[in-house]
Amino acid sequence: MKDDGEEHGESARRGPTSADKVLAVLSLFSAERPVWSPEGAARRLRVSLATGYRYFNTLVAAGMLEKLHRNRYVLGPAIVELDRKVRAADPVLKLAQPVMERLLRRLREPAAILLCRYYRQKVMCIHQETNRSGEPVSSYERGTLQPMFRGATSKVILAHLPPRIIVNLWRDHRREIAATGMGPSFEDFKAALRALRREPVNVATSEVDEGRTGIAAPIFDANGRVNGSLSIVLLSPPAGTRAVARLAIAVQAAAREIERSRGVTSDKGSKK
Amino acid sequence: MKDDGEEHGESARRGPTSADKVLAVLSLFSAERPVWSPEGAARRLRVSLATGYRYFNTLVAAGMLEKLHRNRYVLGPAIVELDRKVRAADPVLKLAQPVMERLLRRLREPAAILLCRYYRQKVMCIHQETNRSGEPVSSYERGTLQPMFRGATSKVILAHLPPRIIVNLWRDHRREIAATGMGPSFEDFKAALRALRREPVNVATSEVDEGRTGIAAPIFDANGRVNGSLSIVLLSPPAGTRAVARLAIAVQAAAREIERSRGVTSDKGSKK
DNA sequence: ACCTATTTATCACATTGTGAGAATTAGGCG
DNA sequence: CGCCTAATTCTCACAATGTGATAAATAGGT
Repeated sequence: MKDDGEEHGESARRGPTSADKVLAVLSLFSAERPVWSPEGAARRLRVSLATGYRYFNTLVAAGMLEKLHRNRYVLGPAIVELDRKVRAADPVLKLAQPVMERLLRRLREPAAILLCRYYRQKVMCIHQETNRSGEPVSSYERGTLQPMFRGATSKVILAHLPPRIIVNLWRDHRREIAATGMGPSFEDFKAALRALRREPVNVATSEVDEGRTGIAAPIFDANGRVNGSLSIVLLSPPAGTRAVARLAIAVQAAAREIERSRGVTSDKGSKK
Repeated sequence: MKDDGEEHGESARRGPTSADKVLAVLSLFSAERPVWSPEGAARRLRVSLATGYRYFNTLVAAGMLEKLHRNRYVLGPAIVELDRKVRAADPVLKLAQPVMERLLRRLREPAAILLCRYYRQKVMCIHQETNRSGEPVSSYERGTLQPMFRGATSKVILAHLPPRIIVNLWRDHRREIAATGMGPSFEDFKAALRALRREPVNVATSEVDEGRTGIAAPIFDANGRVNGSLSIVLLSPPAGTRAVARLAIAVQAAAREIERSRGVTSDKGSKK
């Protein structure tokens, strides 16, 4: 499977490589099931018990897994270390963070600012800033995924995705798309996207967290492709149309600011 | 190499496995060199160019790498997703975070609270809370490593590490230990550790960040082993001995609080 | 539409990953 | 303190697959 839902799986003459299966162990771990044993993983991956132990040992050696107890392994500290490197290397994050802080400081009401991006037919949160430390304003924190068709943050990205990906999304999520009202046919879907594209921001309520309202603007890269989105999430419904309009202008301005400062550290730089 | 500096490498009859080398690609990426090409990695890992491409492809397929451009790959979104799972699954973090927030709220001065743990002969920051959003109080953020012998946060953990690990540390870092004044001999080192252990907290200045003072207390697990440390980092030198004493009591209390609430979600729970 | 650097495919060979089972270790419980 | 069983490693033989060298194809930039 490629980075989006390409390749229906036609000419795959060779099976998954050994390293593929070792890496597949990592994706067994989830919030619901954060602890695995070599035995359980071996059964799940259809390999022998001995191989299960071998996989776990190489992952432990790499720090990607950690032995908690006898038969209990969890995701390891190497992941924490790697994520630090991801943060340090992410140019968009580096540019966006101060902008997000400034935007948040202008808001009086309880709110969160989100920076998100496309990833494998979903949208992932890259960073969240909030002005409420106690109760979380949004559950949509770094590393969390949301479906492509729910929430302002997702939809504003969806609207600007390149046609190739749109086709794949339609192919793989027809049912879900229809359920969210973007029409039963591909033409309806494209029309819905065109409509979304006409608005500079997207506003949606209770699509990610109950009672929360998201106001999202797209962020484009130097080539005019969507890079992600910037959103304001409000704890309580906004006072009125004027309040929403004010916030919509603010997110847009912030998104433009991120785009503007982009040029400096852009990837189009030195080629060799 | 095991999880600390064990195994001098004596009976390793088999070389590194394929998956080992694929995972080794990830550790090439660093803050100084966050972008790699299959060619560069292949040269570095002493494999052919074709194999370099193969490794990169399996890592991209797993989302652990992402193709930025033609010849430029960076660490990928799967790492961000995995780190989210690590955070969600970490019982210590879950217990500590509210305690850290409460502790921070009691402080008037610019400060940060750190939660750290032992990892491969170093100490890694797991979480930081700070009351200064603009300028960072401490550079020691999540995923960052510090040497075992510098900083209050590290030393308070070092003091309580099990003998086996202490021996390995001495074996692998004799030079560095001597440089930090913990004596030229192993006996001196052990004496220094005993002295550290006598104090309930450790205080150190300018050992991690210039001008910052750290005040750290150990956190023990249900079996009495060091699990990590909790630290207050002050932006400016503390007013006087009384101020330090007050803060020392506060971190200790917070550490005890984390230990107390531990019982509920401890790993000693349900066995099968 | 070119042109070159990048990336994939081909293929033959040997390395090594694999499963089954034996041997060992380690932890919990009496 | 030492058993006892589950967990983990070891051994080994075999075939699968990872590998390098080279050719073919692809994709970006000009």
